[in-house]
Amino acid sequence: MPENTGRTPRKSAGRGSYAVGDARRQKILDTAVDHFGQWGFHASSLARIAHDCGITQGGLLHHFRSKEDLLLSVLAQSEQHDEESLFSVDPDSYADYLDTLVALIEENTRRPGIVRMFNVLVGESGNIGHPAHEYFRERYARVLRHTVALLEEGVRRGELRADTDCPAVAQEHLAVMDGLQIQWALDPSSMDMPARVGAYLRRRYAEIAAPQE
Amino acid sequence: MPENTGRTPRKSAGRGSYAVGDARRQKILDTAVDHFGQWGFHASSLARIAHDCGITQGGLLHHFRSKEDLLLSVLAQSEQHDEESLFSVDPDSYADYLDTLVALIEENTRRPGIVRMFNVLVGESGNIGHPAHEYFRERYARVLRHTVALLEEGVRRGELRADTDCPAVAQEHLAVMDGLQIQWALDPSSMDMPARVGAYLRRRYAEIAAPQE
DNA sequence: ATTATCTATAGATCTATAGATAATGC
DNA sequence: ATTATCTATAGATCTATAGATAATGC
Repeated sequence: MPENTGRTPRKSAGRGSYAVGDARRQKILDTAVDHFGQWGFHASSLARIAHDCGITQGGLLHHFRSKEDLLLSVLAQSEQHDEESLFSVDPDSYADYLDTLVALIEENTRRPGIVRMFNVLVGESGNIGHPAHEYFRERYARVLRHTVALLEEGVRRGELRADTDCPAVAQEHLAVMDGLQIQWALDPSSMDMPARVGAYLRRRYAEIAAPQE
Repeated sequence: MPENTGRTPRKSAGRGSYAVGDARRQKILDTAVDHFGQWGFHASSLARIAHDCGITQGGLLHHFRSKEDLLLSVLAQSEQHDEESLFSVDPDSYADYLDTLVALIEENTRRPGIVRMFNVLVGESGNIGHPAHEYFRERYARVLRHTVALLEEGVRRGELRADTDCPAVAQEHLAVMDGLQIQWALDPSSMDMPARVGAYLRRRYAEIAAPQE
């Protein structure tokens, strides 16, 4: 249920929002995910998104002041989702964290629209000047920092080898997940994605796990 | 030097093309790479591409009969390039092939435009109905088949372990390369991409190499 | 003579603004 | 009274076609 995220154009001292408006905003966000995933940001059309929500383009722009505002709102909401599933948990061991990652990939197989949107937007936003360029740069930096922190904790507690190259491992994890999601989006039948990710992570873990004494 | 690739709209019994036309076609293809990489297919504009080539949109459409034709021509040319660097070599060992892969990544760091274009288009083309959907499906399938074939050869000749899961290794290779290129495009300074890919491939090779006797 | 390029244009879009009308809920 | 939604519109695009003019090279 989306509370006011601070992005919707609302007078500072207003009454808030009506139930019907909240529902509509959520519907717009969900529809926008599909459109951004299909067309990318630039080629998505507010009029077509609005049409798929059963309102006019003018009606849509009441809830989001511009196309860029809509994009950033979509990303903020998905951010919140991942924040909860990934960052909030404080795993007892790095091995536990890997289970969280596999669970996320597992969940992603049930929402191909989100996966496609990220595949498209992360590619587009490689360009300086793209409205989500900074967002993705920061998101990737944040995810990497978090993974590195967990790895370093593992090293400190003796779970992982002292010579673990934590930044390299973190970048590789992320790369494998992104890369497999690209292949999966192109041809879902070509792979059991959670199994592949899980196998990779477990093997990689065995390599950096401190030797048993 | 692009010979007639069969895509340019030319009468069947024509004279061929003039030198100035061939040069222009190449200029258009190069410019299109940058535009598709920045805007994706749908949001790229023939008028803007033409402008960057110093001709009008009408002039561009003399060389490529439609926007989709231009996209497929760009992809066909890049295909030809990769074909030569990857598929033509018949390595003596799987280890040698890995050097070829690292060399390709190394080359890609010198052509960020191409990398961005692939990042964007492969994301977009996850959608059925995208003009390059079939192209990328087939390209990925072909690359994977080729890698699997080389792996299986390695197994047969005793270079690699008999229990190697060749399709899984191939998909993982491709995923790591795609995923790192995404991170690199977002922030080139964050990583020495060829080194990362090389380190991954060498480590992975050690895992599947047949034990020395 | 053929290829290369231009101009002009039809017909569809696109975003964002302005102002009117309808629905909601204090 | 406030929020939600609509209609109308300005001003910029977009692709592809048609037909004219200019450059190339047998």
